[in-house]
Amino acid sequence: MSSSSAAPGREDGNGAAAAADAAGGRPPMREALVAAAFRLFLERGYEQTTIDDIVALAGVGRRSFFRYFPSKEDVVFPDHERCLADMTAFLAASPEDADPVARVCDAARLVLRMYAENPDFSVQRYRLTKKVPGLRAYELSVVWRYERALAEYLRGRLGGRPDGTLEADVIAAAVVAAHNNALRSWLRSHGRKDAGAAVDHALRYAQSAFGGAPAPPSADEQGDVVVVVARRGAPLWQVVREVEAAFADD
Amino acid sequence: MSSSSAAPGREDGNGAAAAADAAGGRPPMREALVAAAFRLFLERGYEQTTIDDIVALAGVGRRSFFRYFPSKEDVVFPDHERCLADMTAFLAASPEDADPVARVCDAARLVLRMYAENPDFSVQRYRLTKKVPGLRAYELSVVWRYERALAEYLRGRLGGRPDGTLEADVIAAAVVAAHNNALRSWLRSHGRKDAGAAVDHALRYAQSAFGGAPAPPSADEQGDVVVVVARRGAPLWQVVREVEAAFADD
DNA sequence: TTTACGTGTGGCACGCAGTGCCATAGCCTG
DNA sequence: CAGGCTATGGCACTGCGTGCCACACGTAAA
Repeated sequence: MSSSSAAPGREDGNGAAAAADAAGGRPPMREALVAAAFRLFLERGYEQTTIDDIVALAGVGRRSFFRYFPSKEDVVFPDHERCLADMTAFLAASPEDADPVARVCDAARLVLRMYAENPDFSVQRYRLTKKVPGLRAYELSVVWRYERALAEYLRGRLGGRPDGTLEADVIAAAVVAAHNNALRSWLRSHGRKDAGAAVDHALRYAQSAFGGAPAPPSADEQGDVVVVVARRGAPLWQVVREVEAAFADD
Repeated sequence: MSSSSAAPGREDGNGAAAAADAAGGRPPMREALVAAAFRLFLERGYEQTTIDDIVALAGVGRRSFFRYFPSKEDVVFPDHERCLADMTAFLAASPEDADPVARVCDAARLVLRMYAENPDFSVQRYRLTKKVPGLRAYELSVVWRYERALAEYLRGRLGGRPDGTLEADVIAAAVVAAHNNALRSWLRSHGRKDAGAAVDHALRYAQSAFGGAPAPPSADEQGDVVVVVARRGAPLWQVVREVEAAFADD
């Protein structure tokens, strides 16, 4: 701590912090902690930085760090909690007649949007999580919560089918994997590539694998008729593939 | 973090190996530690059990625990390191003309086999990981390493395609999700259900989504015919839903 | 046998993450 | 001004994980 004298209270250079917005606005201490943490993480490494280093640089007490972040890893992902809440709300507000797979893809795009809002921050964090095994493990648990949110929504919509929960889990995993593939590609390019286009392309692939309507199917060519004939009792996946093939060959 | 247990010796995580304490098994201490840990975890909880409790029950020094397990979590998954090595070797030994998706499904079955070798131990561990968030996070990192092994293999086989890495990531995620869905279903049934059949069914579904030839489709019930008529350009998922409905109402 | 060396083990102390408890300073309401 | 509420800081404590050293045992060499 920089408190050289025994004078209680705030005597550090920045006294403007606490006075402002106790209600409504974002607490400045949280932002200060994130800024101090990332500055130290980038200049000396994550594991070489202790909580005491962070709070000393931010000019706050050690105990306050854990009031805003339950663990050291959480300071690296300061906005995922809000994003997860947004995704849950988005899925809960889905219209009943929406295509579930397309809806889940749109929900995944919310995560991309959060990353794209702060490209520099996202790229820095990507470099950190790639190097530090502990952060990679923590990121996995974060991604897992997104995936569970998608799967729970899909279970609600596909629950009636015989293998509803299986389909829900697999589709959610595929959507998350496609999203992450495009996201990591974008992060590796230092945020230069078009993230939206890459994710759209990846999600379209995942969507196409599960019989969803990938993009706007470009409603043209009406009047055409496709007839599918199948044995009753045939494996459903074969029928689905036949349908897809019939629709694809134009 | 990455448990690089250098203990050579074939052990397979069976908790019932306490008998060979004398001089038979290669590392009796490892087995003793696993047995003591699980006994305490089950009777008083994971977080309520300290390393000192475990080593006291096992009758060894505290320092020795960390010689056999890099962290407290590792003692819960004593055999995954070997299983991951088996999977990597299995994939590396794949014939060139094998169907990559089918090969990856077979690799996933290796994990099921490991779980099925010790049903009681697996069910106990499942109950632990379901309750303790820290163990769940650790399990995610373990599963992630399996998924990466599958994805790396697929990238080698599908690398020539334009979206090879995307397809590899998505297929690996789908296969893992399908496998885990069936595995958890089996674990929830206390190991009573047929694990092999459930995993075969789940993997067949995942395989069918990616154009693989799933498996012997189990020919049955020929003769019945279903006819589906749809407008070309109609949302594909609606058509799929119609097909499913037609197959369901018998 | 003695000596030297490698190996497995126990003991000890330390750093650091995370938590509980309490004191204090500010703000709002009475 | 009194009282309550909230945010913050300051400890002290538990527990995981690590580094270092000492010791006991087996084996090979002198």
